[in-house]
Amino acid sequence: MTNSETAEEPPAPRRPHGTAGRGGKRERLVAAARQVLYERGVEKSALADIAAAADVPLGNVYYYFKTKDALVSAVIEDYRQSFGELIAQVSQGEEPAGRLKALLAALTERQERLASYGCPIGSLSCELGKRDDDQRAEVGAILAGLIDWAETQFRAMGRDDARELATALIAAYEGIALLAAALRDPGLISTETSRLSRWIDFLAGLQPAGPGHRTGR
Amino acid sequence: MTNSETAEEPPAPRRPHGTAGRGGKRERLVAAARQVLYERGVEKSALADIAAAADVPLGNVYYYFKTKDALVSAVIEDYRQSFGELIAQVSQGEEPAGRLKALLAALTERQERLASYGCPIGSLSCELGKRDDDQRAEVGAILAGLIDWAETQFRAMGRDDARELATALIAAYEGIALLAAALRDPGLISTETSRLSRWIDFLAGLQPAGPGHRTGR
DNA sequence: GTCTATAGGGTGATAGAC
DNA sequence: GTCTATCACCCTATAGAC
Repeated sequence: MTNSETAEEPPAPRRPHGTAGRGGKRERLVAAARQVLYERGVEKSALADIAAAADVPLGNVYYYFKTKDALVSAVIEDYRQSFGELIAQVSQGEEPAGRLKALLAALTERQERLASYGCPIGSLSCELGKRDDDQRAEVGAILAGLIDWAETQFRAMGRDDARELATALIAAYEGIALLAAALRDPGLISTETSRLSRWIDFLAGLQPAGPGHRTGR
Repeated sequence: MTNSETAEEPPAPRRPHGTAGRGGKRERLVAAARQVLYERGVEKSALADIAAAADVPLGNVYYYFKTKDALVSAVIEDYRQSFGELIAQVSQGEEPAGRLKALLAALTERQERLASYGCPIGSLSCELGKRDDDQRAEVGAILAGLIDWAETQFRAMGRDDARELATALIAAYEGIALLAAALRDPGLISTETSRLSRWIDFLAGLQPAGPGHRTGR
């Protein structure tokens, strides 16, 4: 492993270009694409922009990705992995209610970016959702995975309506991210996540207050 | 029966092309643009598509709208008006809780289209939200108007946290529309609007559900 | 494998005939 | 006012040199 993090390129990448070759051009492209697509939208982002952001010559992109769609798919896959890690992280909490609140807390940390560009998955879904192809389904699968995870937590809390609650929770998050971006108001995120946390506590039976009440414990 | 519905054009439109001239080309363009933009997205819709849908020659579009952005702005204005009418309609209810539920019911009626293309305003906001110009603000203003209206209703219900609840309600709607479109599942809409209706009833104190709640701070 | 140059297709916008 | 023809540009994708 004689690796450097920057522009080192051993002559024999040797791996099928699915994963990590040392030049790391593929990774740089995916990372750059992820950011550019997030900030500018899929349709408005040109491959030239992404290539420039990744410091890779334009024509070289096509060595790693057959089409622009293939690059977008790689970004979606990257998100899938990131969300998997996020879920794994917040799942370390012992109690289901705590896990759900940990997820909300993780999202609150990103409120500034959420209020500028919306939820990465949500906006991707919004753009690709108009189509009816594999990519839409891939993005949908990430959201479905999130709902499934939340459902498991609510189920562990003894709720029979776990699926409904899980859907409502993820919808609330996607919706507030959309509103915060539309109104350029990061404060909406923290207000709503705070309200949702109280709601979760209420559902868990830890609080004697109804949903929406501002009472402390 | 001298009139036909199709290509009739009285020779003297006479009105400044802001409103309804009989040829109605401007109106047809806005209506067609509204539909095409909704179903295909702003960036993927070509002016040629819109012109064809409106049965107007491409070059003629520029007589009515200086740029594509101007046409998009006209569509946003059209939405603003439509939402105003929707609000006026559901505001006929006598009680605030009933009005809020009437809004939810109106949205549920559209669940099929919502599950195919998302919320018209939400997806517009999502696409334009990445920019930071006037159009984003215009779309945001529509959403803000919706929140304001809902806030008024919650306030009339005696809620001190009316603003927070109103934001949560609109976020829930936008979020569930996004999820329904992402997962192509219209059923999510009715399940969630039903849950939200129960929530509104609960907040209104019409239902004995939930543990002891207080009526405000 | 890497990169340059360019082809090929499509889009927004304009000029000018009717 | 209405519409056709066309320009000028940008973007994806490829061909082929190194």
